[in-house]
Parts: sequence; structure tokens; C-alpha cells
Amino acid sequence: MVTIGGLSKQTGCNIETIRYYERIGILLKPPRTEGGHRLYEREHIKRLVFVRRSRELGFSLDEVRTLLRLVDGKRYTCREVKAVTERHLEDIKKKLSDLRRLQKTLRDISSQCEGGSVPDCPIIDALFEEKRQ
Amino acid sequence: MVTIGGLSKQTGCNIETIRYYERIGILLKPPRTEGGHRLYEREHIKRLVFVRRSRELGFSLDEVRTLLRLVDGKRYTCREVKAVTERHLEDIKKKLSDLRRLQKTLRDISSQCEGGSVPDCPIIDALFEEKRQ
DNA sequence: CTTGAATCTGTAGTTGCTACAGGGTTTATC
DNA sequence: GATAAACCCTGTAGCAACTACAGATTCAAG
Repeated sequence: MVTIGGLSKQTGCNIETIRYYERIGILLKPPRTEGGHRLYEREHIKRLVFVRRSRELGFSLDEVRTLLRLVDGKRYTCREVKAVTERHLEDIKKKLSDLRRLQKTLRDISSQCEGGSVPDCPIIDALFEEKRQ
Repeated sequence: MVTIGGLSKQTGCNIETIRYYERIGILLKPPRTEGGHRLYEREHIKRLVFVRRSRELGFSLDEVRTLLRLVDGKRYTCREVKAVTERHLEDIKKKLSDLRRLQKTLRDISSQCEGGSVPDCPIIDALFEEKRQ
């Protein structure tokens, strides 16, 4: 049985975030002391670790909710879990390609500028142009 | 002189977004008709194109504000502009490397799962583990 | 029993928009 | 000149995923 502060330290998750997760139904309401302080058991800790790890891996809270529903339902299959994961991997792939394109464009633009103390800049000029290509 | 709808069509920027940009000081307040409708001139259009292009290239509104201040000041130098751009490129680089790491980890985890109809999944197991390495 | 640390609830802020509601204005048509 | 349709106005609330308070209460140590 640990307090919210203990849980926070164990998981590296902010106290306010823990309460937030409870509020939006990601974490279950824990029992309380007489005075109203939250007390967590092993199951809660496990669940929060799951949530944190999922978030670290870029799953949205909504995806985390889906994963938790599967786990909670107890009769989830690999197929379902893998589907969520693969969809997420697709998102990442898209983001990567978007970012790479961005980087290339920006590098091209930036390379035209010598960064001198001239009062005219090819970067600014480029920003005043609508998208080419 | 175009109305806000015309400006929206010309730039591809939502009407509410245009008003939002005005509210937060990114766009200048345009003159109005007697009835209070906004009327934009060439300068406004140019400025909005600049903002849109900058946003497309991933600059935050705060960075856009910085760039606009430089442009407005009229005595900006290449050095200043390039500094903003290079900082932004660093951000992108970091995001890219974070995303690539994420992708790798997630792929590793996902590859251990065959997606069958088994009621036990290595992905779920991995999510219950704290971060390794 | 007192102090100080921890916790409580509730609300507001962040970024960059988007989506209304409930009005007023402009323009086209008759 | 009336009317309708299309447009525009302000103001507010919502999204994700937290974070940061304020002001009150409770807990643990000495």
C-alpha cells in the first residue's frame, strides 16, 4: 500500500498526471484512507507502469484505453493487440516521412543563406513564396 | 480589397484561424467596412502567406512571431534569421531520432507477436515491463 | 500537541487551432 | 424596395495530454 507520492516516485509519473489518469478513467479509483488520501496496491502500480510504457512508445491515451480494455477483458488475442500496434507503427512511419521531407526542404532553404550581416535573406524570401513543386 | 472569405480561399487558411491569428497578434488588424466586416489588402495577404508557409515548415507560432518581428523591424540580418532556422532544424533532428528509436523498439516488440488467436501476447507482456536498457 | 510535509479538490493554463451559438451585414434576385 | 441566401461578426467552449496553481485538509514525526 503506497500513497500517491510513493506511486509517483516508483513510476516516475507526476502526481497530477496520476490523478488526471484516474479522472479520465485510465486508472481505477483506489481505496482511500479515512482522511481521503489515496492508497495504491500492487495492481495499480502494474497498471500505471503499463500506461507509462505505452505512452513512452507513443500510443495515444485512446489507444492505451483500447489496450487496457483488451487486457481487462482478459480474453484478448494477439491479433487484436497486434492490430493496434501495427496501426500505430503506420502513424510513426508517416510522421517520419513528413519530418524527413520537412528537414530536406528546410535544409535546402537554409543552405541558400550565408548568415551574414546582410539586410536581406533568402530564407525570408522563401517564406514569402507559396509552396513550390 | 478582399473579405475574410476571399483571403481564406486565396491562402487556404481557415476563416477562424485568420481571426485567431489576428487575436494573438500574428496578423495586423485590417480596416473594416461600415458594417464591421474585415477588408484585407495586398500586404495582409502577403503576411498570411508567410505565416502559413512558416507553419508548414514546422515553425511554432512563437518562432513565426520572432521571424515577423525581424521582418517588421526591417533591419534584420541573415545571421538572425538563420539562427532561428538552425535551431528549428535541430528540433527536427531530435524529433527524427526520437521517432526512429521509437519505431525500432516498437518493431522489435511487434515482431515477437504472431498475431494469432492466442489469449496471451508478447506485446502486452512487453508493455507491462519497465523500460529496458 | 505542534509543525511541516504530503495530499485533497477544483480550476485554469499550455499549443494551435476548430466548432459552434446567436446575432448582424451584404449581395443577388424578384 | 423587399426578401432571401450567403456571408460575416463576437464570444465561448472544445480537442490532446498534461501541468500548475490556490486554498483547504490530513498525515507523520518529534
